Amino acid sequence: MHMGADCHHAEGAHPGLTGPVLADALVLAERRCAATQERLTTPRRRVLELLLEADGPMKAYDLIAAFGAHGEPAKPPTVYRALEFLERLGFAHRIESLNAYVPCRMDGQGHRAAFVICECCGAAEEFEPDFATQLAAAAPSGYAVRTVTLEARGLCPACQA
Amino acid sequence: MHMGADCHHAEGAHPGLTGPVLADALVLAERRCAATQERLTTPRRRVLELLLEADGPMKAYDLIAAFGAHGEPAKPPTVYRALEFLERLGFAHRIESLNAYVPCRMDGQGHRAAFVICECCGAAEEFEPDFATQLAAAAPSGYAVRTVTLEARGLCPACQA
DNA sequence: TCCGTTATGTTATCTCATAACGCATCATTA
DNA sequence: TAATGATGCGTTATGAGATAACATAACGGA
Ligand SMILES: [Zn+2]
Ligand SMILES: [Zn+2]
Ligand SMILES: [Zn+2]
Ligand SMILES: [Zn+2]
Repeated sequence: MHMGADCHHAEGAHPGLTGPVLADALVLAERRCAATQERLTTPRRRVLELLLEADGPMKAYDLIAAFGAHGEPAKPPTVYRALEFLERLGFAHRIESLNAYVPCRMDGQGHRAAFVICECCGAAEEFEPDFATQLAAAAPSGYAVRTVTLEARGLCPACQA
Repeated sequence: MHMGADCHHAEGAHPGLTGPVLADALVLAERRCAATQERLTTPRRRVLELLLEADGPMKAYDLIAAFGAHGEPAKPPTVYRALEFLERLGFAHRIESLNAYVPCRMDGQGHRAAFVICECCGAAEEFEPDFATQLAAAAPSGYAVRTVTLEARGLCPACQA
C-alpha cells in the first residue's frame, strides 16, 4: 500500500489475504489454469501469492524484493514474466498511473478493469465500469475502440472523514 | 508518432504544426500565460514548440534529444520541468499508457482530457468525455472521485481500412 | 539597490522494464 | 523410452523513464 506520507486513516477495503483464505484463492487459480491448459508454475504462483497477501498495489521491485522465501530477491525478468502471465489470464492488473500491480478482485476472466485510487491512503479498488456508455463517448472520430483504461483518483470513504 | 512497426496507413489526424500556424499557437500560449502572471520561459516554450511540431505523442527522451537547436540535447530535468509546467497550465497532457506527451488540442484551460490511441499507427486523439456519467459509474464504494484518467485503444479510421 | 521568490543548470542517482542467450522442463510422438 | 519441439526459467547486461539535491541566475516588489 503506497499511501501518502501523512495518511492517518485506516487501511483500505482490501487487507491482504492470509491463511486458509489465501490458500483457497491459490487453489482456485490452479483450477482455472488447469481448465485452460495453462501452467501456474512456481514463480507465477509466488507472484500471485505476493499480490494477494498485499494490502494494496505492489510495485514490481517490491515483488522482486519480497520474492524469495529467505530474503533473496528475484531477478527482474522472473517477476515481469510472471506479471505478464497473470495479466494475460486475468489474475492481476497493472495500474498505469501508479506503475503498480494488483490481484484481480472481480474474478471474471478476461474482463476489463477500472480502478478508483485513494490519493490519501493509496488504496485501489477495482470496479466494472459502464463500458457501453464509455465506448459511445470514446469514439469521437470514427475510432473503433477495443480496450479502455480507466483510473480515477479521489478519496476513499475512510479518508473523507 | 510511435506507430506499430508494420503500419502502412496514412498518418493520423494531427500532423505537426509548422510555419505561421505554429507561430500563432505559440503566440496564443504567450497570451494565456501573460493573462495569469505565468512565464512562458525559453525552455518551456521550446518544449511546447516540439510538442506542437510533432505528428503524435512524444517521449520525454525524444524531447530531450530534439531540444537543442544545433543537435545538443537538453538535460532531463530541463524537459521534465517544462512538461510539468505545460501540464499544469493545460498546454500539454501526459498519456500514462504510453509514457508520452501531447500538446492539448482542446484549448480549454484546466480541462480533463481523455484519449483514443490507435494501436496500428500510434495516433492519439484527445476528446472530452462524458464525465458526469463516468463519475457516477466510478464511485462503487463511496469514493469521492476528483480526477479521471481515460485512455482507450483501438483503430483510427485510416487503420480500419 | 536589496531581498525574497521563481526558474534554470548540473551532477548524480533512482525507478521501471526488457533484450539476449543458454539451459531446464514438459508434452508429443515415433 | 528416446527423440523432438515448445514453453518457461535463470542469468547477465542494458535500455528507458524520472527525480533528488544543490548551486547559480533571473525576475519582481519594497
Ligand atoms: Zn479484475
Ligand atoms: Zn484512503
Ligand atoms: Zn487538452
Ligand atoms: Zn491508425
